[in-house]
Amino acid sequence: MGVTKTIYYTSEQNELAAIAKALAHPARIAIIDYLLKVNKCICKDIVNELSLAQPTISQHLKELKSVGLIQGSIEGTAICYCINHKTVGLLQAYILKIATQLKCEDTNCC
Amino acid sequence: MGVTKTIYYTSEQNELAAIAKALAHPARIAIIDYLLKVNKCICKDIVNELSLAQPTISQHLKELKSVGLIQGSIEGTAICYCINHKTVGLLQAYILKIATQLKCEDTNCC
DNA sequence: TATATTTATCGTAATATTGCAATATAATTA
DNA sequence: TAATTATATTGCAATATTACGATAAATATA
Repeated sequence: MGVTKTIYYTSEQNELAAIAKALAHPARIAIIDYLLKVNKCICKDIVNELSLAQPTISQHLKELKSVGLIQGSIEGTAICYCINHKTVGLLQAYILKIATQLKCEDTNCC
Repeated sequence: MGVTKTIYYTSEQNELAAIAKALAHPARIAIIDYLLKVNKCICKDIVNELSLAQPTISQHLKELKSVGLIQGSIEGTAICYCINHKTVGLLQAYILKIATQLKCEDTNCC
């Protein structure tokens, strides 16, 4: 008990849930927002921007990276992070699918 | 420790994280997928569709409802659920904002 | 009114998440 | 090579999530 039964769902459902989970924290939304603003930055910049300790930011970046929402490349002692448009596109396609398939335009459809 | 510091983020960031959190489970994605297919249904239908107990489905529906992704109305002894297009629109707008603001089209931007 | 039907709530066990201090790692610079 | 800089990892405490049996609540039906 307490364990998500991933085997019961499709791989697409599991993947989308994983991407949503990566965005399911205001700090990680704030990181995405900041990356959108500055295009690319290093971990230290985010530590300066948000009110969280360096290990906490590092952990959040790891989670965003693990689902492919961001990517990082080594630049000297630092690591440069940016948003991965491919994963954003995947998410966008799903939300668009929901929006277009919605037959009920009423606020009270049932 | 262990508590999300919501005060440090904007209300928009907190709201988006809450909507993402509601989608951060394959069972809830599966519920949305099912609702998309059948347009509207009752809790019992989802219990028959997914491999989860009734209290578990009820809990998942509660979470989707709490962020406004779905809505329910009483129909006799049952409750009819459907997707709320307003909240979907809110999410769509955010993803679209990310997609359009993305300056880096390369797979390796940094 | 008793029974059936449908959903919600409560309580609880197992597991996951969050945040950070301490520390490790890895590349650069003096 | 020693010190510096930037990030990752480890370990831990506090809290949250997930799942379900038992049960409550609310409406419909016989």
